[in-house]
Amino acid sequence: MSPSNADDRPMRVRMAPSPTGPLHIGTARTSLYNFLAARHQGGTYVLRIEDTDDARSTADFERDIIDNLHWLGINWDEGPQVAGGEDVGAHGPYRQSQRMDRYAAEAGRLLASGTAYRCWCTPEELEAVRRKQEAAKEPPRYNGRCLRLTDAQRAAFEAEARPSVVRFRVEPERIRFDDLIRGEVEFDNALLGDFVIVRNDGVPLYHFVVVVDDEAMEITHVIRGEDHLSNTPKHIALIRALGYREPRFGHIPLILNPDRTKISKRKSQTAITAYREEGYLPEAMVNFMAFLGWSPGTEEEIFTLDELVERFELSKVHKGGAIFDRDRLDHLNGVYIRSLSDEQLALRLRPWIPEAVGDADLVRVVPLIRERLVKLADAPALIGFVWEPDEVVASWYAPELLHPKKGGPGEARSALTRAAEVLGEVDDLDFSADLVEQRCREAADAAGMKAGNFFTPMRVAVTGRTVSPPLFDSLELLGRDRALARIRLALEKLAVPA
RNA sequence: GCCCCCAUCGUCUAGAGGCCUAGGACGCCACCCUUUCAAGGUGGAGAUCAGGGGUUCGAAUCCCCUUGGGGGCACCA
Repeated sequence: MSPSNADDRPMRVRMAPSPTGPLHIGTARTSLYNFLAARHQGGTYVLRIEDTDDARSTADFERDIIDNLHWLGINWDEGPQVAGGEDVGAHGPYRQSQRMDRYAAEAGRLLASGTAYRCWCTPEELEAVRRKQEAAKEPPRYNGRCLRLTDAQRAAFEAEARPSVVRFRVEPERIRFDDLIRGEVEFDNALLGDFVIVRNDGVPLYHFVVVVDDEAMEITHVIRGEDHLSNTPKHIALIRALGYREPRFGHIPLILNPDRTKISKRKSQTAITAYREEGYLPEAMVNFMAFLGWSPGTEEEIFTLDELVERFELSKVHKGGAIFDRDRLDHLNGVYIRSLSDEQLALRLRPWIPEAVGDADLVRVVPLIRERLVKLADAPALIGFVWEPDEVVASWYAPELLHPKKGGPGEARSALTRAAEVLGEVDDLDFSADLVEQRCREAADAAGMKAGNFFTPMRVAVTGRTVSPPLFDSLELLGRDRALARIRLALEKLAVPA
């Protein structure tokens, strides 16, 4: 076991997203853990964009990743701070597409030393070999054919300018390392084939560039998903061949679909931006993601980002994967929503509320929905009746919904008729929830109706729904005249046979 | 197929040999509060700690085996 020589260096960690899709929940969680580890120890946090796969990488995805990391509150010390923007930091460039010279030089070193070699096998030939190996129940790996080429054959291939890849020559040795989370892990590289590090079009591949960049960026701790655990022996072999310093590796557990497979777009929502659009708060997302594979070892579970930074310990990260549980996320989101002041919540709600609704009006509406909001996007459905035109609100419900429980159109009509009278008697300036409630209760009493049966038709008439914020607060918000108008519209709907 | 990793209520987890007749939270059920829905409060069901062997006076905690689950084996990252 080669002891790590990284421990005495100041901690430098990185996240290395690939802009081939929007910010993925798994990438976000790995980024969060790297961020927490770095901030907790006062280390440096680097963002590197892994865009060597030109065909699949886009500027839009890069923007989505950077924007959403910022949205979560995850900031980095080095790397592009803004999508498409300038790099910050002394170890750049931080986009792999801008580092091709370095990769070419390092591949050249490997080629020169004989630890890498050119391979002219075609994809078809490789595929045939793989199939044969599978049939023979052998591990699928490169058979080393091009390693055994004669000089004449090699010269012939080069003469005809046949495209070639660069393969790394894997030593048949046992590779051991001390994983930050899993402890000692051992692999047998004899089971590995010589893998490709540079494509036949000259583009260097992941396993190679990640090692080159981590050295160049002086990364001391590679914290990544468990799906990379079995890639690590390849990286260590490369690191040794290149004469690099070996960072420490830590493999965090995967986030899982409900069926316990690695979380995927197919079975779960994986795009952070989608959660953002649904109205989850970044605080809730962060708190939730942090606990998918880590806990402070106590029974506390509500933590801000700063508190997480303070408490986070890599040594307390779990080994087993964790299912992404929506119910729990929803609950946490509610906790954070309820912790916001009227003004703060109104500000968060702004993107979901029509511009025509003024800020002051929005703030006034917040107390009616705060306890009822699971996600910010739920707000319009809960409180839209306040600003929607009376006719629109009336169109939301069928006349039957005006009927009180165990009652029919008759009860609805008499309740609404009485309600209209009562409301009409209150001066518009005195139209407060308390006063209106008092009067309505008296009216229900006098009519010999149960309060609930009296209120149900009013609720539907005024809010357009059977489930709504508290009725009398809603009435106060609406004002006497609009409330009366809606009750009249309801009475009309009752009069027209369906 | 081969290699590697993992294993406490349905889910997220507490638990580093005696504090565990296994705790908390989400979800679920009931009741309270209540004009609806929430929120809140109280209580409840829910895990023979995957199974089997050891080690030990003592094991959810240490070791081994089995089983189960997952990940990886690309000219993707």
